[in-house]
Amino acid sequence: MTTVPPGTKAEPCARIERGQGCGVERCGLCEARAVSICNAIEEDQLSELARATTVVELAPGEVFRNEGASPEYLFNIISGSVKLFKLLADGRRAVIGFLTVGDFIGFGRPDAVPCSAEALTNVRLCRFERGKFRVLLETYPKLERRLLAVASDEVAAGQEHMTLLGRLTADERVARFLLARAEASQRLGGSSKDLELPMTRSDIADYLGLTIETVSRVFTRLRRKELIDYKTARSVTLQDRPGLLAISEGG
Amino acid sequence: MTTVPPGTKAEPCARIERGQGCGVERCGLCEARAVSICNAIEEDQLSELARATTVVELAPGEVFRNEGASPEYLFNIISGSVKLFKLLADGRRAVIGFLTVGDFIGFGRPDAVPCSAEALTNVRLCRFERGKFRVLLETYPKLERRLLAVASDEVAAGQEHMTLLGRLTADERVARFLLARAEASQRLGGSSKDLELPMTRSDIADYLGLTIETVSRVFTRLRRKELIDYKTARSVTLQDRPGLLAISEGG
DNA sequence: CGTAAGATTGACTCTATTCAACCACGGTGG
DNA sequence: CCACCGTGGTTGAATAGAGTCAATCTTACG
Repeated sequence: MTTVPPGTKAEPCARIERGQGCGVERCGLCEARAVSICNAIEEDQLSELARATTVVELAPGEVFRNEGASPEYLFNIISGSVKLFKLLADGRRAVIGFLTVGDFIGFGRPDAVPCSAEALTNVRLCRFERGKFRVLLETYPKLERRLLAVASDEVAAGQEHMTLLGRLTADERVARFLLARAEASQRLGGSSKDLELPMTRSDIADYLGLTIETVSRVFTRLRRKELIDYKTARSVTLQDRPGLLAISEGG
Repeated sequence: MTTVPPGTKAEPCARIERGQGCGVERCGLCEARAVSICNAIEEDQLSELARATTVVELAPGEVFRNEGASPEYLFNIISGSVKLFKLLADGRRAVIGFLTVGDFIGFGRPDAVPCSAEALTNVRLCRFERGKFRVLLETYPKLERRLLAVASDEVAAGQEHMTLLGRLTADERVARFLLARAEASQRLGGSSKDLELPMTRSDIADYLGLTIETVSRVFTRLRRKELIDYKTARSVTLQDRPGLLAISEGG
């Protein structure tokens, strides 16, 4: 089991910021607009949206949201990848999910952030101050509706993951993980065969409820069976999708 | 591992129904009103709410919502207990959660119900037809805001449970389960020491990602250590809360 | 009272973990 | 340029925690 020595990676946060003054066009030109909740807001009201946001840039490893803290900010990911995680008192870690372009960070109880967030790659975030975000929600019912739909989706995704953690074998978990990655990649216009994994084996292990060693062993087993292939650990090719699917379903 | 033979318990559903005609007062007198999302709707508009709902009564074991089906109805629990679960192709089961008075059933993707729902006890449900519910949401922004808060909470609770499933030992899981039950009982005005468990050991096992045998062994171990006590399997007394808490945290 | 479903307990097995060694790669600095 | 180091990844051997199989007990109920 990977354990994290207490007091690691609590880096300051928020290296570079671009002010709000970039004009009305910023949100209209946003690379993430097509896939983010912001597209619930009409073109002609984007200036108001832009005024409520700040763009933040992060380097890999930066933690920008801390479990237990008061939720001052909400975020939309403009580019890059992020992981959400929880730490136990003794250092055990659970990775809750991996997020990318268009994903929203901000659900949870109103009093405390449910899990920490860390940049896996260089990341650009669109940051909302909580109060301003609330005003936006009240002003744009469409945005609220959209957000409810996203939260509702997330509930379902969470239930799916609980099933994986509670009832699947290591092989099944890894196979599902790879297939889910492929789907996510495809959804963003990427390849559904060649995957770039922005996370380490340790992240994957903590996400799947396994150890690094087990994840590694399953990867090599899948490679030996020629279901996948890879030269570096981070870029994997899915060679036999049906085979992976079979394994993911307990074949 | 408990496995479910395919085609079990797919009982018809919805035994008794009370029509919509019970008048304006029904929602005002509802036992669950204080703790359900309906309290986002003002007193003087309850008649409209009542017109959108049907009360349904179920016996233990009845499945009233099926994973994968189209979500025709949404529910609020008026009384009784319900479990949500998912089945794998080979019969493995994951119990996603246990719900009671005031809880809302209806999150998920718009196209398919994320998990099945079964009555654990006699249950009274308040049923919303999907279309009518949507109209309600559009009519009462407060209701929508409330629902977003509930969904957001549920996301956080799900993350908590993922951590349990991914990273806790059997003892920790059971201890946490009992403490969570105690809290839930207290929240509804019940005892936080004497618990009535509406679910079987098998349900608990599928909820905690364990087997019946392991759950049973942990229960007896906790009893031998005098952290809990019980005469029947279904009614447990928490004798040493701090002790349980210590175990739940890896003590 | 007899039956069936649920719960407990024991003996054994096995999957995934732990512990440990080793390898590969990328960046740094002499 | 290359040696060095650290991080991340792989692999092997031994271990343990939970699972499986099976027998027995308990309880609820017709």
